[in-house]
Amino acid sequence: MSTSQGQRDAASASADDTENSRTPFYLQLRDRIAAQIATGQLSAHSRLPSERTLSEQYQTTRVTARLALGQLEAEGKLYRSNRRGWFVSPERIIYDPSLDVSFTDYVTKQGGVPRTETLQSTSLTVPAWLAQKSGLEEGSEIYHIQRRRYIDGRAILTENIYVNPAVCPGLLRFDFNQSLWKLMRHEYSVSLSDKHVTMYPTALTEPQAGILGVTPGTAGLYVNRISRNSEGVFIEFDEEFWLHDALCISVHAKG
Amino acid sequence: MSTSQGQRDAASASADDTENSRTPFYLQLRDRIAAQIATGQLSAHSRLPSERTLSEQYQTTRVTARLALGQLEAEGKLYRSNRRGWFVSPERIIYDPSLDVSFTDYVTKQGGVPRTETLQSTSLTVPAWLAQKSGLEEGSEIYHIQRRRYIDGRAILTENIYVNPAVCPGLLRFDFNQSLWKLMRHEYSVSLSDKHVTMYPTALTEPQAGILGVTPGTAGLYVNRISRNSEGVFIEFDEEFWLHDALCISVHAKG
DNA sequence: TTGCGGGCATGGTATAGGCCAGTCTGTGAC
DNA sequence: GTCACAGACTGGCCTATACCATGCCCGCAA
Repeated sequence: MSTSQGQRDAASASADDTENSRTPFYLQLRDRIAAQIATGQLSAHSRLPSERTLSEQYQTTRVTARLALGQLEAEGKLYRSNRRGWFVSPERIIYDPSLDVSFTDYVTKQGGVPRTETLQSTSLTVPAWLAQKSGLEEGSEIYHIQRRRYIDGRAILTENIYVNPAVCPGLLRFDFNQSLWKLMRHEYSVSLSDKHVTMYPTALTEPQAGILGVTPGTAGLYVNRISRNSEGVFIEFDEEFWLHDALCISVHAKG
Repeated sequence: MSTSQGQRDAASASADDTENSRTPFYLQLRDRIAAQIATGQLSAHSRLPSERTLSEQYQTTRVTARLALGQLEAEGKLYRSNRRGWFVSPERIIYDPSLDVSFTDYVTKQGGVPRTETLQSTSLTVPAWLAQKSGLEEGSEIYHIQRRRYIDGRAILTENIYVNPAVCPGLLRFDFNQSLWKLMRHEYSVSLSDKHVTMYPTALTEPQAGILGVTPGTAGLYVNRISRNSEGVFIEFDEEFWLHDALCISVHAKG
């Protein structure tokens, strides 16, 4: 490993940056891998060579190779599966939180294969933080549903849903591996008329990182939604943890 | 550096995780620093000890210390300023893209000090990608404004704005270090009635990373907005690159 | 055919250094 | 007083290496 930085720059001079040839090697490496993705040499969900192989191939160390891979992960071009390897991210799912279209419909229409898994569905008592958000009385009953959702076999989102039992009595008897909104509409004639959506980018930590099978610190998007009916009655609080590379939010506002 | 992993776990046993005491040290370190932020020992915009100091203080190496700092950065709790150090992130600015409230008003109302800097304001010809998005003819004239915006002296966003000169002739004569919407409303009586907002989390790369003075790969949020008037005439295309820890999007949808 | 077990490859975590480039501060010349 | 410069200090980038935990596959046994 006596190769100098200068030689490396020279070696990749063809596809170099416009000015300032003093680009760090890990960014050069990032660009080379990115090019392979862009040209389709590496297609969605295909696996990259191992970190050890890459670092040997590009004459560098694993640490530096991981830096480059980490960049591409941050850009949403690669993802990793715990101790299995690095993979090419598929296209982001375009998602409009203002519409009442189900996850399943979104994904299917955009060419993906969706799957939903119910991790928990229990009845519990309203904790303080939820009482504050919902207006329900602390200690009263609430339904809690925890789900995990997949696209093309990759877990990309986990959510906690808290439903007011007053508007959906006996809800827990149903199967939640489908659209909850459709269920609520058809079985309970519930219509959401007032939705407050809040979201921000952050890292996924435990327990969500574990649920999605990613390392803690993986970039994510936190989304929550408080829904009420036209009389202002609290219906549900939904809290979603997305992998950051999985979605693209698109909102059309007329007015 | 002969301290074993086990001793470290023991040392931090008081504030340890509930089960599974085999928490990696960089996560333990993350939690200790996070605790100092939560308790207010470290307040917004205050600087942390240097990486070398931290690694010595916690008996570890710079690499591991940087891992912990990187986690907190990903969570939006810390930010760094190029070669100056690590700082505590302030509260996120709550931002509703569906409202016509100016950046300045948002920030001020939430207790921050906003500042806007115009980097460029030129007239150029419509490139192909913009022609497609806007419906304007490729090669026709378009105004381009590039700005950088600060909160409390920290650059947190850079944007490219492309304005249709047909609806705002002579726009470039104005000062853009203020609200562009107010300008358009007051000087040109332009009203935006149709906005299409798209956003997704991604890493900031060059040139945006350079403009904001962060290292490439820093987590960001990409937002763009296409605005038209009530007749469907293209008014502006706005493209924003935010630091990911700077904002929290909040949308209220009634209907 | 099915189930289990062991070994190998993988990423995950960590050490111990090194050089470089930008930031800031203090000092001295003017 | 102010300006320029030197040097200390900071994070940015990189090498080289090690051990660990887990996923996976393959072979063997039931």
